[in-house]
Amino acid sequence: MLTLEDARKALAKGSVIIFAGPCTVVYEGRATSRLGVGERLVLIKKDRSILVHRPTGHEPVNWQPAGSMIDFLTENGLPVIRASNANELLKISFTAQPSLMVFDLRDTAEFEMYASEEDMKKAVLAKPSLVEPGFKPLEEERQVKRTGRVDILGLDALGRLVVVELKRKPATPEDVRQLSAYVESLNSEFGRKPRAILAAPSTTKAARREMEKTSVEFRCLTPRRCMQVLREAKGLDSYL
Amino acid sequence: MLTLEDARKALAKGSVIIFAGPCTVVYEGRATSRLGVGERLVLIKKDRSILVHRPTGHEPVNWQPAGSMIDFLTENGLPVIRASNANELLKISFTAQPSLMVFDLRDTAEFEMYASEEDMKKAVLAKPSLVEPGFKPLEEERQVKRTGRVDILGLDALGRLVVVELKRKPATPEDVRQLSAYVESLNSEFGRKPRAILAAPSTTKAARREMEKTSVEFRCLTPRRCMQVLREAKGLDSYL
DNA sequence: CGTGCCAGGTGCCAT
DNA sequence: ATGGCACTTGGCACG
Repeated sequence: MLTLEDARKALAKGSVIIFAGPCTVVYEGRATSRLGVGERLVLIKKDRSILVHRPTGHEPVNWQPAGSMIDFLTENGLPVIRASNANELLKISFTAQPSLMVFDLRDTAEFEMYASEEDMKKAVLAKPSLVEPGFKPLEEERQVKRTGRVDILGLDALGRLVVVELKRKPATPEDVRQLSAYVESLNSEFGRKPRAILAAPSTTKAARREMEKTSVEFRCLTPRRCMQVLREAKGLDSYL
Repeated sequence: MLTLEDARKALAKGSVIIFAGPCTVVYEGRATSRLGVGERLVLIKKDRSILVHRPTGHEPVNWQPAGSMIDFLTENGLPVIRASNANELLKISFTAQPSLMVFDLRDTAEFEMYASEEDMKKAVLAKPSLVEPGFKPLEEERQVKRTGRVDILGLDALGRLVVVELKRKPATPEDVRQLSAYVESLNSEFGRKPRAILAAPSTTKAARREMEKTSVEFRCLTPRRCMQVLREAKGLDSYL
């Protein structure tokens, strides 16, 4: 039978700990939450992040991010876990003796993710016609305005300034507003309105309405298509 | 030693399963990800949600939401877990025999969360002067416009229409733009511009600039203060 | 460190 | 199903 002292040692040693048992959970911080008695899993990782998982739902019901202070206490003969940082406190009180498991996990692998918005940008820079025929990106690095950044700034076939905003998901009214704000910002800077192109796999209806009001143009562009382009470009690179 | 057959039975019975061991992970779906060999915990819950946890970081490195199809396979004598739905596939391939744990968790407790934006709204409806003296909410239910919803619509002391937007976090330029869009929408509907009040604990500098341009007003209102008001109102209720 | 913004965001509730 | 939005959002990159 592992004890709280074992848990302390395991955490100090850099192991991952799991408690399994019935508990109540209280959180006070950015918000406040209460959870009555139920059987849960409590994961404590080597970076002192902590997760409370119920038997359903792929998200933890409560948590504390890495770097928390973790205290293992005993109240009325039962274990209590306090995970706190400057502004937040998570308190897990077991209502019966939980089981305790300790794991020594070694994991140094790189995590690689593809088809992000960043990948869409790379694809457009590799093949600007994805935006429209004759499109020429101006700056490879993101252009910074008074506030926020423009995904891609370029010139169209007629030499007009074009602001391109990329989205990997269906474009929302918020996306349109964001782009319009850039247009206004560039307008007051250069005294001329740039064209604005929102490149995304699709738009919501409301976004479409917002686009008509603000003369933002839509260009259908999917992350999938961008990945194809990147693969082709890469294939070419490795051939050269 | 528990086997994959035990895992299948446990899942069918509604237990929660944890695999611990070295594995590689591949995800294909909305994006694509690769993770090389490393030791991880794999949680499979009774709703067939699945989580892959590395020894650090409070978020899972890969996952699949509830309702996935979970297959336990054997490749080269080692366990493979496939979790798939209509458009997504998660494949976890162990590179050595993992340990397998099974938990029967009973958890029917209600989870209660306070200090949400919804609570701020309740507080304002209970005590409209939180917005400003003389403020009178018009609609308790959220008002639906052409698109989206207004948090609170009301009249000020002089009988002018007021749109109130509540935020539990420092207000951003996007919040201001969202509110301005409502103002425009209401303007074209009623032919007169309503006042717009953004009630939040604070604003970012850029939001402040955006507010000056669009005549959106700021009102300092914290979730904390709202919770106080709700407690007082509740106290009064229970007294009556 | 504040500010802004992407994310396989997730989840909740509306039409 | 789709849409619109809050979330203890988390995370990163950049000023």
